[in-house]
Formats: sequence, C-alpha cells, structure tokens
Amino acid sequence: MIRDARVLRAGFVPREVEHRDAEVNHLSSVLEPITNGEPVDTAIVTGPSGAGKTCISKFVTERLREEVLDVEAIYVNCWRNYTRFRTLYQILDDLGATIDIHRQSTPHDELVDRLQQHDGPRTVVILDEVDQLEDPSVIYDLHSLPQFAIICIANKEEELFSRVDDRLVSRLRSSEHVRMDNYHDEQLYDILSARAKWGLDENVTTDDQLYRIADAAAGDARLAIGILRTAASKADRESHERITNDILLDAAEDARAQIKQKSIDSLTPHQRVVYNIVRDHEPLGPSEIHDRYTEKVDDPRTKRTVRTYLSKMVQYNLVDAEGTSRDREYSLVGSEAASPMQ
DNA sequence: GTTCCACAGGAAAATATGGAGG
DNA sequence: CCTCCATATTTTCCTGTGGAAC
Repeated sequence: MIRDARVLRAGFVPREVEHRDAEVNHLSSVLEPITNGEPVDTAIVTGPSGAGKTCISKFVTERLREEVLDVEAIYVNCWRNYTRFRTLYQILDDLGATIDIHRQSTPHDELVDRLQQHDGPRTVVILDEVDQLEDPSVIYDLHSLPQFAIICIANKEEELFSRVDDRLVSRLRSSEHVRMDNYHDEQLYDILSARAKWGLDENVTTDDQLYRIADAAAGDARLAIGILRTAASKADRESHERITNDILLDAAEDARAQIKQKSIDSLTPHQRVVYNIVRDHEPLGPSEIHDRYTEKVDDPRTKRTVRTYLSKMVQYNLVDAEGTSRDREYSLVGSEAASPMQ
C-alpha cells in the first residue's frame, strides 16, 4: 500500500517542484551571487500556508548545494525556536559550533560573536515562520553578517515588518520579495498525483479521489498531502488494498472544518455582516442581501462590491450560488447536511 | 417573439491604506 | 508636516445572459 512514506510526510522536498517555476527562478537568482562568493541580499518569501514557501526555499538551497561545493544550508523553524537565543543556538548547532555553549551561562552576544567568527563555507539560513519570533532582532543580528544569506519566510509581509526595528525595516524593504499564492485545484491535483505515484502502490487512489482532496484542501498543499497521508495510513492499518471513500471522507472532514473557520476569520467586518445575513435568511437573492446589509451597516458598500464579496465567499466555499442570472440565490454551503464528498 | 430588468462579472478609474523619504 | 509610491479595496461603467411579463 504505502511504497515510500517519506514522500507523504510534511517537510518532504520533491525532486521537482510543480507549478512554482517563476518563484523558484526568482529565489534562485537572488541567491545566485553566493556561487561567486559574493554577499547575497536577504530574501523574503510570503504567502498563505501550504503555498509552498518552505518547500521552494529548501528546494532552491538544496539545488544550490548540488551546484556549488562551498555552500551550507541551515533551516530554522522560528516557531519552535521562538527566542533569539534558541534561534542563534540552533544555527550554531547546525554549524557544529556549540560544543561549549550552555544555555544559562552564555550571553547572547557571545553567540553572535561565534557566528561572526565562523569562517566556514558561505551559508544560507532559512528562517521559517519568522513572524512567530518573540524578538525579531535576531534577523538584524544575522543581517549584519555578510557570510550568511538569509531567507525569511512569513505569512504576511506587513505583520513581519510591523514588529521589527525601524532600521531593519528599511533594509528589508529593499530586499527581494517572493510572493506566493494558493494553488489552484488542478495544480494541487498534479502535486497529489505525483506524491501518490512515488509514495503509494498503484491504484491505491483514484483520480477522482485526488480531485476531491484537492477540493477539500482549498489551495493548501500541506493540508492536501496531510489528508492523503492520513487516509493512506488508516487504510493501511485497516489493511485495505486501496483508499475507500469512507476513509477519505473522514480524513477530509477535519480539513474542511479547519479551512472553513479560517476563511470566516479572514472576512472583513462588512463581509461578515453579509455572511451572517446569508446564514440567517438563506436562500436569498442579491438585492435582498444588499437591502438587509444596507440597514445593518453605517457606511454600506455598493451592490457591485457586495457581489464581489459574495463571489469571494463562493470561492472560499462558505456560500453556495444557485442560478446564473436573475434566478441567482445564495445559501450557506453544506447547510442542507448533504455529504460534502459525494 | 420582443422588451424589460435584475444579475454576473470584467476592466478601468477612483479611493483608501501604509510606509519611506524629504 | 507633505509627497511619492506600492498595494488593496471600492466604485463606476460596461457587456452579456436569461427569466418573466407582455
């Protein structure tokens, strides 16, 4: 059933990255100078979760290491190493320079000094989830060391910038910025089918199932692969020969609920009013929605804008749209308690 | 049929937002 | 403080569609 579990694990970096050529090339070109031993600008990679930020960062640095002899790569997850000390310690540890460092006794500046004295090969440091740092000044520490190239990964640029020191902000502003978006369903399907091909035996899943996973994951590749992994290992435990639709439904249910809450949280106040109106009075045509909305809100947006809101909610799978013209009605998705996956 | 009108959604202009730099 | 700039959101203007009344 499972041929190669690594392929389905989180954090696996595939040999070929699908549908991210532009971003990969962009990031590669930023790191390019390192092949000549020249200093490298800091790169910032932003995008929603599961868009492939970590994946392409690791992919690009690994490919760099294949091409060039004297380059090291270090990956630090700032969410797990959320203090300045732990981040620096993690980097030194990976460099193999922590022999006599002890948590309590060593002052922070000592760590920075160590890094500064590091005269090994040039090193790319990937700081993942950098917006999770309780003290982002560690970016500044690293930024001032020319032998380190830094890739900062964050969800949103503004949230990163709002927390760092002013002088660092102005420097980071000029750094290269790689923006990433959610995958489309077809792209997710391609990713899933590549993983299924390498990670699972043949005919364990159907194309149709992969499409359903892609749909449930709403553009989040990490989630999509997670669903596939969960389903595969459950099917394996229960010694099925293939992934049944029941198992898949189970694995995807969580994911859907998770995504839905995330989507609702991301709505603006105006959009939430519209959403609540649909929820409380469904099914509802556009003009009635707009009328009710206009009454509830101080400074109402136009009809066209509300239509954009609604189509965004349809995209997010929060709301269903029925009818193509004057017969259009909006209702909550899944409210009729149908099985979400056929 | 024909006409009317609410609706979808694209394109572009207008406006708001947020930060850098003078 | 203001101006410039980039980006995101909103509005304006628009074309095309299809249901409903005539």
